[in-house]
Amino acid sequence: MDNLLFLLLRLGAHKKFVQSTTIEIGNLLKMSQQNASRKILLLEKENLIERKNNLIKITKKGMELILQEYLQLKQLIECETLFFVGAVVEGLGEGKYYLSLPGYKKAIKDALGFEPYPGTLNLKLDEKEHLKRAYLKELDPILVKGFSTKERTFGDLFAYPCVVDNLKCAIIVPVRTHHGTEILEIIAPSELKKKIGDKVRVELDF
Amino acid sequence: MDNLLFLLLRLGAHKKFVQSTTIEIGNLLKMSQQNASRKILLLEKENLIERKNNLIKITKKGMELILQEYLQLKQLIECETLFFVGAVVEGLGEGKYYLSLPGYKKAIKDALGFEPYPGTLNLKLDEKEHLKRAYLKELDPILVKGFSTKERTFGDLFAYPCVVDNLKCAIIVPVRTHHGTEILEIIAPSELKKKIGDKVRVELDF
DNA sequence: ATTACTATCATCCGAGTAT
DNA sequence: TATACTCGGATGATAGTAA
Repeated sequence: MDNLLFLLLRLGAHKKFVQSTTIEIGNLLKMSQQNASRKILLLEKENLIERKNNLIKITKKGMELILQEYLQLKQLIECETLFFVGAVVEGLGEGKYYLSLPGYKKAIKDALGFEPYPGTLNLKLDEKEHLKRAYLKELDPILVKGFSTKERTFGDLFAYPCVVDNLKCAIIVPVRTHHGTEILEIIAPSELKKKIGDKVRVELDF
Repeated sequence: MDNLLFLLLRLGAHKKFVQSTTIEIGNLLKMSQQNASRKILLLEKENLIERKNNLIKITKKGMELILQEYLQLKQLIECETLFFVGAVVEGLGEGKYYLSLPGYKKAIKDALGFEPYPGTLNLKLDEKEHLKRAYLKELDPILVKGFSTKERTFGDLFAYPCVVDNLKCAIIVPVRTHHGTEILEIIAPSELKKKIGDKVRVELDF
């Protein structure tokens, strides 16, 4: 938004005519008196402010402009953080196996900054949450590099940082996954299962 | 606010890297491709946005800038007082030590009008509140003068008056602090910990 | 295709000053 | 005192074009 209009708002010029000299305004906006004067004239010409013996007030049109920007910001910023709610389910121990491999351990540490507890939390999403899962694709994943041994190749993983029980964790999805499952796999810096109930809320962290 | 930064916000660049060419951005902002390119470079140089193979994302610093403006607007337009929500955490007893020193006791009494209870309330901000913290910098702090003993020097403090549990308290930040922590230290005229739960709402008072 | 450099033109800003 | 004019220099935007 225009700096001067914003300043006038802070001076309360949306509620009443305020008194301020062009020198003061110039100082507040770090510009010369002359330029402040010029900018005031410009806003006045656009009917965004009105003046009455050197008192200034923001007009209805000016407030509409401000409100318009404010409401856009509000929508963009206050939108609820994305979260999933689901129930803890028993996995097949696969997660435990993968996370015990030094290759993944190191790759996760490098990518996410924490050493994963050897065991994933498997979360079965509530019915209502299924559609939300698609939203993961909209986010930027962090790439956890895979690795190879003589026997086989372990593929790359996508990691989506999230918060569970106030712990910074991550949702893990193999890059080469074919079916969007309703089960989310979560890795954490420490054991989660014992500390939380069987209904878990996962806040996405971006 | 800067038009380009606002546009990027609308494109969702606060959540993820977004793809947009300089021609598109130029069209949206009604300026030439060349100028759009130039403005992007400027924002990048200020660390307000980051780029990765022509994808653009708003940085933490950029979001703080946006939040700062948004919170000011919110407060002015909705007349809502600014507040932080967080959880009480145990400190290291440092606060207790400092507040037991007659030098700080007197300086706080002089600056804020109350004798502090010897012990700070340490508040860990909720995840969603982290960015809000930047807003403290926008407020006018009250200066609590430091002092010296033979052994060492105790530095100045910034105090931000606030209200917790209907008590006039203050958020304390050492002037020479290097890292914006997500923990707020609060001093109060009387013991707070026992009276409140572990979720606390701190209303800024200005 | 894209980004971004250079040169030129336009707009903005500050100093001096009239009112 | 105050606001706001003119004018020269600084900053910003566009067109052409290289990479």
